[in-house]
Amino acid sequence: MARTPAPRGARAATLTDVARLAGVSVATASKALNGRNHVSAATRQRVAEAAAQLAFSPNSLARGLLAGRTGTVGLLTSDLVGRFSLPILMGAEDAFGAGEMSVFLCDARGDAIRERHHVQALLSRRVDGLIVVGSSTDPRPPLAAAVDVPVVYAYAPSEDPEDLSIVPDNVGAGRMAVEHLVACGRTRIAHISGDRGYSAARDRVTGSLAAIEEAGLSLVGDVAYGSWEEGWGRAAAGMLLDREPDVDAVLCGSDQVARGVLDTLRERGRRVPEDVAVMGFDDWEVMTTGARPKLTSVDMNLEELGRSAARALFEAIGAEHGRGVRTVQCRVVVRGSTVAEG
Amino acid sequence: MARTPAPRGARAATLTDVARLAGVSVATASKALNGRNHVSAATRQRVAEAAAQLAFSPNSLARGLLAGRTGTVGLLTSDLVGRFSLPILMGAEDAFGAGEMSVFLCDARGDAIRERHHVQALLSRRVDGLIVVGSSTDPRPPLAAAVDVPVVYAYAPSEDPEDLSIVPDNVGAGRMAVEHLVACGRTRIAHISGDRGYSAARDRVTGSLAAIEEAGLSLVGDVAYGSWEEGWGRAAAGMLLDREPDVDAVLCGSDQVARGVLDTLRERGRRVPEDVAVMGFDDWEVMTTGARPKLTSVDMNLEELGRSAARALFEAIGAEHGRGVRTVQCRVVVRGSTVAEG
DNA sequence: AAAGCCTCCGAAAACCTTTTCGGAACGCCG
DNA sequence: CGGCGTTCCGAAAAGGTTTTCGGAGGCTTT
Repeated sequence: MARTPAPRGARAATLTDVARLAGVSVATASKALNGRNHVSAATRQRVAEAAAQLAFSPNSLARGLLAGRTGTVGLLTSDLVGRFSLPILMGAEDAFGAGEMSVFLCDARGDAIRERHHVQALLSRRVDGLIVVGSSTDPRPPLAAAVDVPVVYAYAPSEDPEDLSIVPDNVGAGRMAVEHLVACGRTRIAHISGDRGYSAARDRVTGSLAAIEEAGLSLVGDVAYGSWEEGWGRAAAGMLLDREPDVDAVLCGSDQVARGVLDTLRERGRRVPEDVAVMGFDDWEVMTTGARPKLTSVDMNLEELGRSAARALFEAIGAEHGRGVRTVQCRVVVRGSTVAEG
Repeated sequence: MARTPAPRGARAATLTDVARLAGVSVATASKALNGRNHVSAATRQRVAEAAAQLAFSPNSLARGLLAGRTGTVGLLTSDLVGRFSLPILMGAEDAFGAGEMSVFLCDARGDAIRERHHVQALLSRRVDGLIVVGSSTDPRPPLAAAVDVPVVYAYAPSEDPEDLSIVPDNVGAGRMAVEHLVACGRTRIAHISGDRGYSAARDRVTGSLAAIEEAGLSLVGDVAYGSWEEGWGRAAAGMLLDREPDVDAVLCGSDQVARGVLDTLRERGRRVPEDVAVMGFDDWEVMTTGARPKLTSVDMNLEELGRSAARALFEAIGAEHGRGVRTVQCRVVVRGSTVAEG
């Protein structure tokens, strides 16, 4: 029963070795270890002991070669550096890892050539499916190569509506943010957004404007587009206070922008949340908890998005492929910047 | 020459198909595609065309089964959420991806059971090697299972000195930080560190104290240990200014702590860098560039650490295994918090 | 006692590629 | 014209596992 630790360089034990040690054929050994019928309990026991003794671990390559399925998937991301791929990747890894799937990770660095190269490599390894994670929510061209396995696009949808894409609900996020501010009793809401070039920024604006209208309010000032950085938040907040001194809530395009806005409000002597409520998007922990007061933010549930993508891919493997764009709900995480901390 | 896009569900073309189309045997087709000798130019051409027409992609499983090497490695991390695994993972992915290696990503979530399970799965897939990425620089127990492939520990060294570990040079980082401050003409340097429970914090202190002594100076006040958060930086800076008002440089245990210190300095009316220089560690982009002024920090070169780990593993595959702990140099990235911006 | 059924096990094929080795065709030299 | 070297190609084995199918033996039934 003692497992002999395989010495470095020693060939790993094969099923043949196990069968020989147990005094049976490889066929019987296979059936015994896989819980198949037509094996007596005694034999099964002997085989199990032999396998344990040899620290036998079945060769997945041989198994995959035979079965036509490898139990592997490719996770193709465009920028690992980015904050958004990571939680998605975690969720996917989580959903797969719980089962019997292993994940190949590839980073294309935003380069189409490299992406094609990686896809080729993954197909050559006979992955059962692919998840393509984008770096922004803007649609991306579908994979160039002819792929004969299911593909799910996550975060960035595919430009081809026939593909299956899973994306965060930025419009809903904008809506939920405003609804929270309204629920807090705010009526003079301004919106300092992020980089207009990103659909994430525009979609959040769309949702928030709709919710403001539905609440019978109107936006204070115009939507201020800029960048995603703290510096923009600081500058935009300064201009906002100059023009609209009676603002009582600022919705910010991202947590970083919100950090900048908080800085300026503090310097101008506005109390948060008493005088002005502030909200961000993304719920980036280091931004929200480091802020004074802690920042209320809309969490895009990216990890759940990754899990959804993994589940969708799982279903598509073997069964028929889903189509179209699906969105994942987001949620408001309330902290001290909108509701005074008890 | 036109590649027929493989329809969904269609069996991928095999070498046999290519050989049949080209009118040769599989052996010849294999040799032709792999650039082996003993194939005429005309035949090679015919085979190449047949392969292109069928969009043939050799089955890596079959190849790996035969060769005994799969061209895959396992990347085992303990917490993907953490900021430190990611750049390492990127570096490794980078170094491998350039070659013919593919990377299996596994996140053990800090759970030993899950880790063992993942190691088993990876071994069953016959990876050629493993990189184990820790979540802190504190030593970690070596892999439990008997592993017959090379293993390289990255970031967190293995407790077993016989293993090969690659870690950041935190002592050197502390030293370099102080040397930079001294070079900037600072003489009254304080150190607000991070969580004392982490060897990263203690090592940085060790290095900085040594450098201060070498410069003929002495530390202003005591080393202040606390946490890694902004709030700690704010609080500690307040106490520091109360007790040591003539301090002219604050070395901080992390960029987050430094952000907090900067906030307090600003509120107390100290100018940075004119009155007080501030430095952090880790060079976390969102922390350094969002700060006012931008934060000088020591970059631990984690991506390079990942690349080193990948290279070391690559060398260990096939050749003899290295041993012991190797460190990766860090570097100071100078920004406005220590040198006034032009 | 013969026939039939059930239980268990083993031989062999299949998956796909690479490599080795033997064989065939051809040109050249004696 | 025979022998030999060169060049090219194909048959076959190997790698490890799973599945199918046939067969052997034991037990029950008539």
